[in-house]
Amino acid sequence: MWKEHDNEPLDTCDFIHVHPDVLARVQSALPDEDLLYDLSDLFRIFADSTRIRILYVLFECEMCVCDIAQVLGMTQSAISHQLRALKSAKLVKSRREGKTVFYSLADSHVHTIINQGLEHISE
Amino acid sequence: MWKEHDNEPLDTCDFIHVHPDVLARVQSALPDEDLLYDLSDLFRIFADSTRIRILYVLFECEMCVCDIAQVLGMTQSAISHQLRALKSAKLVKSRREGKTVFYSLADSHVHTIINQGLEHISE
DNA sequence: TGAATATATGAATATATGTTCATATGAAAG
DNA sequence: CTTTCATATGAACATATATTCATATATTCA
Repeated sequence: MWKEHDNEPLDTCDFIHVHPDVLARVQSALPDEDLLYDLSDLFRIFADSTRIRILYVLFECEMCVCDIAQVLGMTQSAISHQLRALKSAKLVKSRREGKTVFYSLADSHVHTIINQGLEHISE
Repeated sequence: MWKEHDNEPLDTCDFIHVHPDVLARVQSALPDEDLLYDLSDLFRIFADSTRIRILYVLFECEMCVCDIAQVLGMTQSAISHQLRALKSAKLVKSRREGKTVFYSLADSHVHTIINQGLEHISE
């Protein structure tokens, strides 16, 4: 199975090794582009140690922005920005009580995802 | 519980709301800094749609670099760079056969992590 | 040995991202 | 209404990163 135009300077090899049916199966197994971007966007939220620390804090109890900032030794602004990212990814939810806003975990996938990550790096 | 020096221009609030014992519990629950960086480094690997597509391809069968490049419509170089990242994170392994290098999944955590991600975004 | 092929890699560039700083918004108290 | 406190947000800056391009390495075959 040759390339159609083997004179063009394409940065790939000349053969395809896999059988055509395997290739078809692989291509049909690929999710839509939109889903792929949603997935990578979600994992990008976990790709920052500050956000992971926030999630670990919220594993223990719901907490307001300023307490999270104090516990983690960071500014209120930095934490607020990251909480915004976590909330837009629907990983945390918020609840207002007067001037204070309390954040907590939105669902249980966070635990599973982080635990699987932990298992992987402890090998 | 006031700040020790309330005249300094710190970007946090004046009170800590949580009880001291809760605060102690939260702080002791926080993993070491090294572990946090390892975790976020791992998830950063999943934070790119090209790498996720590569993983989806390898869910189906082991494959050489140039076939992956053809299937995904990308250059050999781009795929090789990303495979390097996936391999250094121990998410894929490689096997040489002559001039060809075949890549495959290294363990099963990849499946669990991606599936949990999928579950989360499909809600 | 030398040519051909598959893969790896270093440098460069364009883009994305986390924190800081200044400031805005929102709520309670005086 | 004004002040105060907690939170949110926009702009700026420094750093990280994905792809491209050129080239190096590794293996096979003549």
